[in-house]
Amino acid sequence: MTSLFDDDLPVVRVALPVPLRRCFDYVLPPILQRHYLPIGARVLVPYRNQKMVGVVWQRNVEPDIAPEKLKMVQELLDDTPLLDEHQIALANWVARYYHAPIGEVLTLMLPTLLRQGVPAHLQEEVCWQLTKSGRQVDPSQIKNATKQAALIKELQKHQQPVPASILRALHFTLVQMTALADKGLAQKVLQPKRGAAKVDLLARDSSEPVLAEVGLALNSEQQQAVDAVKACLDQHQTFLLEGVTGSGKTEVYLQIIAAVLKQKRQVLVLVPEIGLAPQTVDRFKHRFTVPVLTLHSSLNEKERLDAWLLAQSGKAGILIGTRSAVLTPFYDLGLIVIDEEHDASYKQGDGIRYSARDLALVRGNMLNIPVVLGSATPALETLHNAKTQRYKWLKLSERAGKAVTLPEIYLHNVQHKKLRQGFDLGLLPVMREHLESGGQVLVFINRRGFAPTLMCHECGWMAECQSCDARMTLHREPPKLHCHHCDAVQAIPRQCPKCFHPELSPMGAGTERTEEALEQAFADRPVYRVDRDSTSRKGSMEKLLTAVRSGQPCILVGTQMLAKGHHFPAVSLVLILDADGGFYSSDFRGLERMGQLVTQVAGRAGREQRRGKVVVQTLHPEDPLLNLLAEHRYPEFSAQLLMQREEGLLPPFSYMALLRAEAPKTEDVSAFLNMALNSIESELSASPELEIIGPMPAPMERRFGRYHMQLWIQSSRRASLHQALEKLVWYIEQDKLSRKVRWSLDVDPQEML
DNA sequence: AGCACGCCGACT
DNA sequence: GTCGGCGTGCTC
Repeated sequence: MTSLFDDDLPVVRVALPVPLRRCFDYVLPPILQRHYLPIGARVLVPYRNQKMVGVVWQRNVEPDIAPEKLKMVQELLDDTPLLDEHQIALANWVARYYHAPIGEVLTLMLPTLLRQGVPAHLQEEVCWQLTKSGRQVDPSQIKNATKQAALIKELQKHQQPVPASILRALHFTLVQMTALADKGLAQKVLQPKRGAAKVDLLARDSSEPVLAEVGLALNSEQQQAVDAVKACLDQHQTFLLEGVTGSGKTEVYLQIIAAVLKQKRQVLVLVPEIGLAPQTVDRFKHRFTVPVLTLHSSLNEKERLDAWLLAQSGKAGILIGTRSAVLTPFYDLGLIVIDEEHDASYKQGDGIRYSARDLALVRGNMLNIPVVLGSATPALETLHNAKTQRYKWLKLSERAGKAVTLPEIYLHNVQHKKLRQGFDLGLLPVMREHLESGGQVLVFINRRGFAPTLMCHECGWMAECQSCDARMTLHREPPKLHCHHCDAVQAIPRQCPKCFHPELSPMGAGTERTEEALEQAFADRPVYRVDRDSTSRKGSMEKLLTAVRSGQPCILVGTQMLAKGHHFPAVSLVLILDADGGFYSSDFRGLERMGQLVTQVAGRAGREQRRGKVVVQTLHPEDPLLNLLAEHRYPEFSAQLLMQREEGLLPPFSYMALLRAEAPKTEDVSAFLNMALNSIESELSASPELEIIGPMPAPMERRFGRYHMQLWIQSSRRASLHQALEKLVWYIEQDKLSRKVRWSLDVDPQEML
């Protein structure tokens, strides 16, 4: 059975960055057989008729094809594993849980440059630094070696090692540098290249204190939260840090992080969008002496590689990153913090649709370290876990520091009212009042453009997109009709294309129209618009932010972009124009999102001197849920929603997956989904808790000329859901109907679209 | 996913 | 006669 040579079978299983749900086996050439080929190291292998970089996944495997068909590993690219045991386990977990090809997981996990085979070493450079005695020397006392004295003087100006290249630029020579070394006054050190990942890299000197400045004083709730996490630093425990805006969550994070850094361990901090939180990043950098790295979408490939290597090698103390940072390897990770854990941007919307929050919890569990989830408006899933005591629930109910009372939230009834600019003109006096008394006004409207569509009042024609089941949005700057779903652009017709009536009018309002109306109403006050169209120009957002931070009375009109992360201390009035969207959403999470928006926005109003006011335009001023929000009772609001979810057996009371498919021909899509449905029919009878809904058209069935349909698969047991999905994917891959469609499987979907 | 192989329509 | 359309099959 087991041959004598089994343990030494020179065949390795390699994960390749191809979208196939399997690994490939290769023979080791004799030269490599003598080496210990580490799991997690990159190898160069022949694949088809090209070379490809892969990662050794298993050693000594029994090949699953005829041995003579095996090709040979061409080259070993790393002598130490690029991915450690934990990282490989994590990749395998992702592949299994999301039913994703291992190669695609690899693509998520490795920066492009590493996938292309570049060496996994930080670029280092020679630097010079004074020794202890060198630092004590008075250069003016040095006679007959003026150049050496000048060099000492130069080095004394810097606390960190100075790159030799800079010294050379200052006209010092290598001879002078080595002369100082010979006298024991200076020494040569290798340092990662400065500017790598845009951080100042300090050598991580174990004697150096972690804190660069003292923390703020904590109130008793904050202190309890810090103590609770500190008591669990060497075990896995998830904490929900639920704190209203301004309750000092960040300070709690900072003090917990300090404790982890003192243990010489690293910290991963996830944030929804880094561009929106530069102040937070600065606060981390100022507080600690360890290197603080950021990882986000606007880095180039080199910077990405540097950050990855700095985290992997343990040189980075703290990594602050967006969703994709959750897969970064660490040398010794001691804590994961997820700020604004409810934020939808933690869920990847294409490819492997992973949830960074869920992956962080899995990592925490694998590494036996604590995970802290912070939010003022926790996701219902998170609250459910806190309520069932799977998470420890830490609450911050007081506003820390300068105590401010919560703003008044007023539900403004707009039944039977005309809203041509998106808002009731009756609100103008309130706005004027706030502006007059020096406040700023924030207006939320979740629609870009001038108006959602253009209409002919004569015949009822509306500007529809040729390739989507959607209206085209009317824009004024620049003037055009634009489909927000497929990006199609059309000139604005002068007359109705159907009945040739010469007059067409905009229907409803978007940010541009509201901006225009407010500019007219308040000619003496600046009105700024913040949406994807107005901020796409580089630097325009920063410019706007400085204007707003100056505190001058002004009006800000914008989409949800405004709600995220920014602190506008002078804002005293907030208008939410289209909160009702949450009631009509095709998505069962619509109400939850609305509640989070209203509550988050309320936290932005009147943070400092004055009590703020929030006005919510609604057709349902009597709605009990909306009234809970108006009374700042998000906990009761979410408790109500949780009850509804329980009754409807929706997440978190059931587990869900969505099989989506799209193709130019609707018959191909339904044929594909019916095949998928048939493939798990047998599972259905074996597991009565399994429920399948569909195939049915997706919301907005036709998009970009393609038909979208979906199949819901739901179960009260995770195990049976995954068993069904495994079978489903296996069948789909066999069947050639799947070639005619683009399909994707979304485990734990967040959007129904 | 790519990329080659292969079997049917209009062109220098 | 060939160039090229995209259906289908395979990648260790």
